[in-house]
Amino acid sequence: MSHYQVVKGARDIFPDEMVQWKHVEDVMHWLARIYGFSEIRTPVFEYTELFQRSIGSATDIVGKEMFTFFPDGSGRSITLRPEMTAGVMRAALQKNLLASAPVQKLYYISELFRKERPQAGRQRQFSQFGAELLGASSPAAVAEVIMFMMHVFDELGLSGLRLRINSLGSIDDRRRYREALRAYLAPHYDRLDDASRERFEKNPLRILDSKNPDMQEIVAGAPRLHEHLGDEARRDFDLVLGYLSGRGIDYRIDHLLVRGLDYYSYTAFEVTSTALGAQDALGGGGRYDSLALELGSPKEVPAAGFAVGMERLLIAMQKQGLLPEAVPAGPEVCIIVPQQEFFDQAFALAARLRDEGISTAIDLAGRSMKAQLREAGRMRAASALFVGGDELSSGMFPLKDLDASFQETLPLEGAIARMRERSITKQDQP
RNA sequence: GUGAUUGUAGCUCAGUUGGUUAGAGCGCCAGGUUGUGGCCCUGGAGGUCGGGGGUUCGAGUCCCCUCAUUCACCCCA
Repeated sequence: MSHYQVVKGARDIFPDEMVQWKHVEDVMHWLARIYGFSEIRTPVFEYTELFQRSIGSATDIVGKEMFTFFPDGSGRSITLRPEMTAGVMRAALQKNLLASAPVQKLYYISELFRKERPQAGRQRQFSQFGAELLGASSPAAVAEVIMFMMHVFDELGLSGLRLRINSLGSIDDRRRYREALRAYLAPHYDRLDDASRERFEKNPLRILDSKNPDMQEIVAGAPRLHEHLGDEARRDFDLVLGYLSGRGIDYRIDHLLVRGLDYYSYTAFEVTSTALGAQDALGGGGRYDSLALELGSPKEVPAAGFAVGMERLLIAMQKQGLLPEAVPAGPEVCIIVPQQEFFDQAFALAARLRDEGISTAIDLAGRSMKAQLREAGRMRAASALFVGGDELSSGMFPLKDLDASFQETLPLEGAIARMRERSITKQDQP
C-alpha cells in the first residue's frame, strides 16, 4: 500500500462502479435530447468574484466552503467552482449566446468542490447533473425544467421522492416580506441562535428553513411568505403548479422552503429522497432572473434551472436496488496461447481481429493456459480462440463458447463470422 | 468549525484477564489435469496490527498524542 491516500472528501470511481455511472449518465443524455437541452462544459475554476457576486457573500458556500487560491503573483483570486449556474451564466453572457438564439437550454454533468466535513452523501468533490434554461422563465419554462428533472428520476426508477416547492416572489415581494419578518423576529432576537442572528441582518429568510427546533418554534408564528406575494407572483406560481399537476407530478407546497443561494426568485424547489440519510436532498433549483444583472449584464436574463447530486442519486438507487450489476463489459473473444513461443503470431492475430471490429483480449503476462482461461471467464469473454502451433500451421482454430462450453474448430474467417453472430445475438438480449 | 465512531491481509472480520513464529473465510497465484475456465482437492504469496511515544520482563491488547475513517450537527447536491 502506498503512503498516499485520496484527498479527504474525494473518491475514486473504479471500472466496476463506472458501469453504474454510465447507466445513469446515458439516461440523462438521452432525456436531455428528448427535452432539447444541449450539453455544456465550463472550466472547473472561475475568478472568485463570480461566485461572490452570484451565490451571495453571506451564504455558507461563499463564506466558508470555497477552495480559493492565488495561482501566481498576480493576486487575482481563483476558486474551484462550488456550483455550476454562475459559470454557465458567465459563459453564456461572455459569448453573448442569447443574441444568436433568444432561448438557450443547456445541461451538464460536472464536478464541483466544497470544503465541508465529509459524511454520508456529502463530499468535497462531487458531481451534479443540472440544466439551465436561459432566456425564458415563464411558468411553462419553469415547469419544463422541473419536468425534465422528474422525468430523469422516473426513468431511473426512483421511488420515495418528495418534491417541495415554494414561491419566493419578486424582488419587491421579498423585500417587503424581509421587513415584515424582521419586525416579527425582532422581539425574539435574544432567543435566536448565533447563525440566525447573523442572518437577521443579512438574509432573514434563511432563518425560515433552520432545522434548529427552537428556531422552528419561533418561525411557526412568523408571517407567511405567500401572504406577501404580489398578484403577479401568485398568478405565476399557480400556473407553474397547474403545469405540474397536468403532468401528474406530485408536489407539496412548502412555505418555509427558501434555499441557500441568493439569486433565486419566484419559484424554488427541492427534491428529497427517503432512501438517503441526513443529507437527503437529491436535487433542487429555481428561477433566477436577476443573476445576469448581478454579473454585469446590461439587461435581465430570465432563467431557471436545477441541479441533481450524482453521488446521492447513485446512493439512493443503490439502496433501492436500481443499479445494474457492477461488471464491466467483457471482450467478445479471448485469445488463448497454449505455448508462449507462438505468442507473437497470436498477438498479430489479435490485432487482425481488432481491425475486424471484434473486441479482443490476449494475455500479456505470459501466464499458463489455465490462467488464461480463468481470466477469460472472469472478464466474461463470450468466446475463447485457441492459437497454438497446430492451429497456425493448419489454419484451423478451436473456438469455444464460454457460456455454453461448446467448441468447434473453424478456419479464421469462419471463426470471425461466428463471433459476429454471437455478439449480435447477445446485444439483442435485454 | 463542533461532537461521537472505527482503524488487524486486497475484501469482510476473529484475536481469551497483556504472554512464544498474529489467524479464518473470500479473493489472488501455482499445482492436481505435460493444450481447455467455472466445481472440487492440495499448496503458496500477501500484515510497519494506521503512525509516534509511554507503562511493562513482555503490548494487536493498557495510557497519551497524532493521522485517517465513518456518522451526525451546521449547511447543502
